[in-house]
Parts: sequence; C-alpha cells; structure tokens
Amino acid sequence: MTVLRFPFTDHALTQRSVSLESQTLRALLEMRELMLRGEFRPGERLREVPLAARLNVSRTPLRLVLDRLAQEGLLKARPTGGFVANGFSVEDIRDAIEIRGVLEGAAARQAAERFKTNDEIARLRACVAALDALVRETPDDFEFFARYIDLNGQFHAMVVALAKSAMLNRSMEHVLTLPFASPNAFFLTETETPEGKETILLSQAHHRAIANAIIDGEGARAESLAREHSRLARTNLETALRQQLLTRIPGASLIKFPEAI
Amino acid sequence: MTVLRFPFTDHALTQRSVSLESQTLRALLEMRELMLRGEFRPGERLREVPLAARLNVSRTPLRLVLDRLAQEGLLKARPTGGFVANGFSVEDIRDAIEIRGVLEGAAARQAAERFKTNDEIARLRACVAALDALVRETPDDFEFFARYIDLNGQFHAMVVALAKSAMLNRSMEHVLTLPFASPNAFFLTETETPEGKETILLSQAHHRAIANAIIDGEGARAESLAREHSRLARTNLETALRQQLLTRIPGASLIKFPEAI
DNA sequence: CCCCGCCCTGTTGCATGCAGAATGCGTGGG
DNA sequence: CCCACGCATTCTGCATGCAACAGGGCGGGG
Repeated sequence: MTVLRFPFTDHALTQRSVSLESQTLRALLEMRELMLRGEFRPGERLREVPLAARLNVSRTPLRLVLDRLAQEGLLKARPTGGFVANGFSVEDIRDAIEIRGVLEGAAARQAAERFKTNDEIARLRACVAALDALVRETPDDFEFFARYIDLNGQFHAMVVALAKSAMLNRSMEHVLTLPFASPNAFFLTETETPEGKETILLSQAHHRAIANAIIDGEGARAESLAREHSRLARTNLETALRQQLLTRIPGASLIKFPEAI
Repeated sequence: MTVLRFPFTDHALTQRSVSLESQTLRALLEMRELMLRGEFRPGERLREVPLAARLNVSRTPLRLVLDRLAQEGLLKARPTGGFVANGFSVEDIRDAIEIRGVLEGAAARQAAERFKTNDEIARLRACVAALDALVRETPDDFEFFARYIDLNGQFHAMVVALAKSAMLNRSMEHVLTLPFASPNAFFLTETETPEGKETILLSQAHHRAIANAIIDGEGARAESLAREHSRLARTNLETALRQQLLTRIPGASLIKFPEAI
C-alpha cells in the first residue's frame, strides 16, 4: 500500500488545489504511513499542533484521525487526554497471528459450508492456479514479489468473501488493521531466509488444500488447514526473531523488545 | 448499562456546570442508548445539526461520536458524507454469534493452555459456584435477573481474561460492540419461553464444563465446549424468531426483516 | 536532603463560522 | 407522461479561537 507523498511540506498554502481527497482521509493515510515507518517511538506522546502542521491539516480532521487510529490499536488514548503511540510485544504479534488464524479458520469452514456459485469456485481455482504457476517459476525479482503479495492477499480475501458473512468480514478487517497480522506480513522474511523458499512452497500446498476442502464442502478440514496455515506466519516470526530480520516486517518499529533493540 | 439522562433538553445553557464527564463521552453513551432504543430506523439518515441539539453538544464532539459508532458498526458512513443508521439482518445476528463463539472458543483454549495462578483458578471456580447456586434457586424476580446477567457476563469476561491475550481482548471487545452478540443478549427471551429455564440449566452445565476444561488444561475440549455454548444463543435466536420475542433482545430495533415488522 | 504544593505554560476539548458540496424540487423539453 | 437538467436550500467538512485542564518545574517547608 503506497501512499501519496506531497512534494511540499511548507507554508499554509491553500491545499484545496492539490488535495483530491478529503483532508481526513489524506491525514489518515499519511499518519498510518508515518507510524508504520516508525516515525514515532512506542510510548511517545503525540501532540496535536505540531502533528497538524506536519500533515498540513487543521486539528479538527487530525483529531478524527487520531481517534480512529486509537480504535485501530495503533495509538492509545491517555486517560487525561491526548494520544500515545502504541507498542506491541512479540507476544502481541503471536497472538494477533493466532487470531487471524482462528478467524480464517472460521471463514474457511463457513466458505465450505455455504453455497458457492460456479463462478466463485472458478475464481478460487484460478487464484490458486496463478499462485501455483508463480511459485514454480521463482524468479526472485521485484515483479515476482509484487505478484505474490497480490495473489496471496487475493486468496486470503477470497476465502473470507466466500464465507459470505458481513460480520466475519468486519472482524477480519479489524484484525488486519494491525500490520503484522496481515497474511503478507512475513513475505519479505521468507525471501531472505534459506528455509524461506521451502515455506512458500508449503504455504502454496496449504492454499491448494484449503481451496479443495472449501470446494468439496469439507468444513472441518478447511478450518484446521486454514489454522495450520496461519502457523506458518508464526514460524516465520520465530525465524525472523532468531535472525534479527524483524525489521523487514511492516510496522517493525512498533515492536517493543524486552531489552535493547 | 444504564445511561444518565439529563432533566433538560432546552436552551444552550452552559453545560459545564452539570457535565461531570466530557461532552464526547456523554454524547457517545447517550447516542448508543438512543440507537439501541430504536430511535432511528435502519437506513435513516442522521443529520448532525438536529442531533447535536438533541444531545446538547456541539457538532465537533458529535462528529467524533458518529465516526466512532460507524467504526463500531452501528452506523454506516455514506460515500458522499454523513451517516446512516445501520440495520442488521437475522443472518447478521447469527454470524455475529458465530464469531463470538469462535473467539470465545479460542479464548477458552488459550486459557487452558496458558499458565494460571491459583488465585485466578479460585476466582473462576467462585464464579461458577455462584452461578450454580443462583440457577438452583430460581426466584424469577428482577434481582435474580440482574445477578444472573452480571455473573454470566463475569464468567465470559473471565475466560477471555484467562487467555491473557491483549489482541484477543481487543477482537472480543470489537465483536461485543454489536449488542445482540453479547453473551447476555438472549437472557430475557430465556426467561420468557417454556424451554428457557432448561436452557439456563444447560448453559450453566456448559459453564462448569468449560471451567473444568480450562483448569485441567484441556485446550481442545475447552474450545469445542465454548463454541457449542455459543450455539445456545443461536438456538435462543431461532426460538425468539418463532415466538416473535425478538423485540426483547438489545438492539432489537436495528434488525431488518425481509417483510413487515 | 527530600517531599509537597503552587504557579505557569503548553495542550487538549469544544463551540462556532464559513465555504463547498450534495440533495431535492421545480421546470422545461422530449 | 416521464425524464433530465439546473437552481436553491440544506448539510457536511474544515479552520480557528477560546477556555479549562494537565503536568512539569520551582520554591518553600519539614
């Protein structure tokens, strides 16, 4: 998710001319970007006035954004007012992955149990086939990365969509607001470790099996497969921890370590 | 959750003298109350100026509240701006219960798997014992109702707390912002149907079994029990539907029926 | 030397005013 | 008669100013 950067950070020139979206949305996107880039240390207090100046918005939309980020979990509201950048422990990341696994498991089961049109099945198969073809090639260039991340994200989104549960969608979105809970969070660490390639192949085997279970209506199997699939992310987390690669995952700067960094 | 009501709805008298809390919090609580009481029909557009007048706040804190309620799912932001009261189908309620079940299942399993202090175990046992004693009495008065709702809520909260996962807590809270997903949502229908008493006893049997499984470290059992436990809410939902008792659950007015009400 | 309390500055919470955009209605044309 | 277009009236998004509050530092007392 790339975010538009503006070529100026200067004076209070009327932004109306360049802003194609609302101030609030612009500020929200840019603020998320700033946080995920690690512009704020965990625990750091965020002051509205300088932030507003930095984002080129007034305090009114900024406060909306801060409130929203607090709901998403990236910020924490202080009881006395104001906000603080939130930090996440490695345990938190494990737990977030666990919850994604649980929800994806539920999604896969419901997807298996509920009615699916031929078109939906075809698109699921197509997504898996595309991933199959991609991981067989393995040209480790940027094009490959982008395509894998796209297709992997599509697959996971498709499973949730096939569950046809607006409520599940809602919960899933909520979990995924935490960047390191995303199915793609550990892709970069996968490409940089010796066992990474293996992991990607295993991951794709999971995708195939999950899709088959869904198509065949095997709910219990779909669920346990999806859960196990999410454990790959956890394995990747441990590997990344061992190899000090954690800076490669999104939102890395928000991770609090017990001792030094 | 009773909400303070103010004895005046009149002119723009400076509220500073009577408001013990922030305007935003007051407006948030009152707005939730209004929605759950059915003051807005599903799909109805909410206009800021009259609402602000009604809640005796200015538009600035009100907009924070509306934005927040939209995140919680009670409102929906229109693409062109403004908000609309959200409606929920019976399917949505089923799905929300399902997700609560899935998350509570995960909580129960993690609670079983993770370390528990003697004190925590004692408090869990005490809660179950209190519920046991309560349901054995069965004096169907208001006092009983209040106590059951309190203890039942405590039990469910305790299971989540024992999972010791801030992330799970966060997800659970998010699901529970939908009133009909709460573990207590169907209590009133339970007290009004012939099979209700039976259901309460069965529910309590579940509580006992879940607690034992957690204490004994039987994760898989705890999970499947907790899931099955949530199915009681679904059964209650179907019963309530058959007997037209759906108006007794919180947020009833937000339910959209295919045909007439 | 340490702790408690007061004052002062910086910061947040909120109200309000303004400008631009949406929506609904009326009118005219097909 | 129906549809489309334009205008007027809201309504929302946002900036700004003000007042109260927090919290940090300094001074005085124990």
